[in-house]
Amino acid sequence: MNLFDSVMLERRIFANKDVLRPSYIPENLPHRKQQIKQLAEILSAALRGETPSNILIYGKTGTGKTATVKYVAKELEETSHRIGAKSEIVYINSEIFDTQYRVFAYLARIFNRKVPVMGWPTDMVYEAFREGVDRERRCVIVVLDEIDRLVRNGDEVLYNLSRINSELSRARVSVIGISNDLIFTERLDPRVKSSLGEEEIVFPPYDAKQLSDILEERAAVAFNENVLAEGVIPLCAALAAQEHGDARRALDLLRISAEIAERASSDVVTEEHVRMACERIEMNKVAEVVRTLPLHSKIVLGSMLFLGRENCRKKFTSGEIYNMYRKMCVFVGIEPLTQRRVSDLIAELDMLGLLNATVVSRGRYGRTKEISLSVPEKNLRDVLFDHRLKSLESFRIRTQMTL
DNA sequence: CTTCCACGGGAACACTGGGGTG
DNA sequence: CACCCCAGTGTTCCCGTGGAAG
Repeated sequence: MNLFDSVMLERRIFANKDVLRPSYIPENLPHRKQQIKQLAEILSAALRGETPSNILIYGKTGTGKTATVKYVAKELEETSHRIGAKSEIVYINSEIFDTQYRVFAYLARIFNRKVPVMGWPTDMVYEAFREGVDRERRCVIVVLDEIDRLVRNGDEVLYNLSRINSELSRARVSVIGISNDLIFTERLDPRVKSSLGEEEIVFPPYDAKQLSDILEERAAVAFNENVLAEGVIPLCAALAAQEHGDARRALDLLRISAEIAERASSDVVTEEHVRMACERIEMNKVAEVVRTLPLHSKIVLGSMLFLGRENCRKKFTSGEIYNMYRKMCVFVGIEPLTQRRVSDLIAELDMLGLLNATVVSRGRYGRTKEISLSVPEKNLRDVLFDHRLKSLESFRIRTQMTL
């Protein structure tokens, strides 16, 4: 077969793969009419020269929050450009700009102020931004995506942002916060909370039927005709609906199923391919998370593996894990962390869904955490022992010899 | 009622990479 | 140039606390 024959084969299934990617923002957002309308109504104030209310948007991952906001933002900017109103939308992903300093530095840079990546006191950065926006009469809408990330180390950013209007003479700033955590406002100062949540919009999870609609729409563009077997879309929708109605998940499933079919040189995507895709996504997710784990977290996970191997048990107490962790650290010549710190690492691993930890009180024998692995062992092994931990693979034999 | 172990909040500290000032 | 200031991150230290077995 010619080198390019295999490439040409791809065309048999995909017509345009990009529309299945998470970054793609469709022109039409099924089942989000109401949210779009609500958002547009609030923001339309900007076109009338008023300051739109601050908005909080809630919804789980893959419920279309970001897509909706970006879509409405685009429309708004176009309209305001057409009628000569000055409104700008700044989109900030708080996962990347996750501190007060970084948010204001980014904002200041948008408004043509030079601010170093670090080094300045924050009030100077804030001042640079304030001065930058206030240069001209305009309405600036700051979108803070994943806003809950910002609140983890204090709510000062939000406080400063919400009171900035009182220090502006020409410009006006309003904030749209996007959160997938429904209760994150509880950590906020009441004043910030009420100012930020003047309007609230909720994005409910999609059900299987709605996910099907979304998939159908994209599939019509993404695939050539008749490449999807009958039950493929309903199955992707159903699987994703089980996971809190995550549309991104559904689209990933569909795309990867098709990629698998393609690689198997199949002309059609079948339900079997979807099942394989489902498994692969799960494995990749775990592998990716584990690979990027900090060194000590890896050792903690590793200690679970070794404990499990030596004891034929699933659950271990934090004490057992810490002891094993220490031994392993000594073995590879790394200074062990304190128990307190390791307990935080365990909590993080729990959050990531790699471990399952529950606090139990064992009466006379004190309080502890019972911890078990919550992913298959085989998904961990290959990826856990990176170059620094290679030597640990012979760890088990040594311990048995010393016992 | 005591006793025990580790949980987990909070303060303090060390360190990094960058500022501005004299 | 030396020196101190600043935000941010990761860590240690200290300690009050929960709650069932004994």
